[in-house]
Amino acid sequence: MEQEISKAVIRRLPRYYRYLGELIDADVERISSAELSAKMNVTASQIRQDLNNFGGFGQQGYGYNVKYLYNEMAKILGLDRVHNLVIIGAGKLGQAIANYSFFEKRGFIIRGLFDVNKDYIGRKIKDIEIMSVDTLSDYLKKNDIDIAAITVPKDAVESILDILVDSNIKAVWNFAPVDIELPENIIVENVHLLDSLMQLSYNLTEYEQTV
Amino acid sequence: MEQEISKAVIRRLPRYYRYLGELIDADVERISSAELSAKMNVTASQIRQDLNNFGGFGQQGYGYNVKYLYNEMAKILGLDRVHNLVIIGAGKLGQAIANYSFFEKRGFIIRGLFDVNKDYIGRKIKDIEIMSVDTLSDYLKKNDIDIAAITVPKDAVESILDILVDSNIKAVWNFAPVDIELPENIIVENVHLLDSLMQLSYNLTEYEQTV
DNA sequence: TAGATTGTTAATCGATTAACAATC
DNA sequence: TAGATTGTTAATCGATTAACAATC
Repeated sequence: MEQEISKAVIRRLPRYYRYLGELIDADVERISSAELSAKMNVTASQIRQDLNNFGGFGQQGYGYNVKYLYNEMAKILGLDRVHNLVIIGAGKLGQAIANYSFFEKRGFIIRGLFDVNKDYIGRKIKDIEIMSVDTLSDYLKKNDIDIAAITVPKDAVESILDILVDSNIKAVWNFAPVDIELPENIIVENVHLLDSLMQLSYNLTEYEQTV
Repeated sequence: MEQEISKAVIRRLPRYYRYLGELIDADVERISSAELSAKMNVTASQIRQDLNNFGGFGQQGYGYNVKYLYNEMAKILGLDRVHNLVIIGAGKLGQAIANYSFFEKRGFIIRGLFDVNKDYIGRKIKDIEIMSVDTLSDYLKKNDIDIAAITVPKDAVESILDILVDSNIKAVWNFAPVDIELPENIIVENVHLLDSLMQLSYNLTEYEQTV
């Protein structure tokens, strides 16, 4: 369709959505790009450019209607429909994600947890059953799951990916500290916690050296 | 000192470090920017440019010594020393981080967990005591802590930040879904899980529309 | 209508890639 | 020495910011 949206823009979209949500909570009805730019610490120009990638949501002389823009952003982000998730790896991290009610509020519904550990299997986290990874392939074929969150140790990732590709998963939300290679029709989004911590460490070290 | 390193470069540093670690595990002694670029799916030119922000680590006609470069990267990232952490919020996410041995392996040592919930206080996660947030200020003043990980709900963040600023914390690793404002001498690194999931959702939606 | 603010084009700035002389 | 590959300068590409005509 129209031209490709850059990654830089996409990264900013959730942030716009978040601020718009806060404005709604604060009963703000309309906002100009200049006002929003002050709140978000970006330029008004960037806000207008970013939004105009997706359409003209504002009105000259008025600005943007907060509720309308919020809903439009939700559509752009695909939050106007339910996404079904499974979490693979029922360790502490997998459990933490399963417990985090924030995701469900935005339509990301966790349907199942999978693990190799026999002690876990059969137990429940918040009504979500922990199943054996041996049944994962079957499960994915019988249920309409969009996203697989991977919270298994590094060495277990490869075998899981084989199952996921074979089962035509649409997207992978990867928490393992590896870069995963998948056919290009499968969306991959990484959360590299150790990378994030290392960036923090870099900035800390940098800062201490300059003082 | 010398010129500012761009955020784009800093974001890539942990990835270089990760790949170099893998090369060491695979007993690779030396590597050229061209070979590394093939592995990492970036241009050789970018690798050389990135590294040369920090010094000339290679040798013409030879390439880079993997072990040497790995150690230099560790120094750049500040991984050649121990960082002491506390985690504020002993819920599932805080516990997951406390349990994740990966961080300790890289010198990020978790010294304490803090929570408001009386049921948690006194319990231990992997030898790490859960303490009352009421004692946080005192604890930070008596112990040499670099980094505070924040895994409390959104509404609890503000009051925690007050304590942290007052206690001269050096860095904050924020998991709460808010942008936090701190004096500029305090390093902030965010992990916005919901933002990450929304980006995934965007890409998923985008993809489905183009097919 | 006059004022405000968008949508959009043009200018600038920064990051990535290409090229190649230096050198191991 | 000849070949390989870096470090670095120059060229290109893309993203951000500025400016302003269109328009509510």
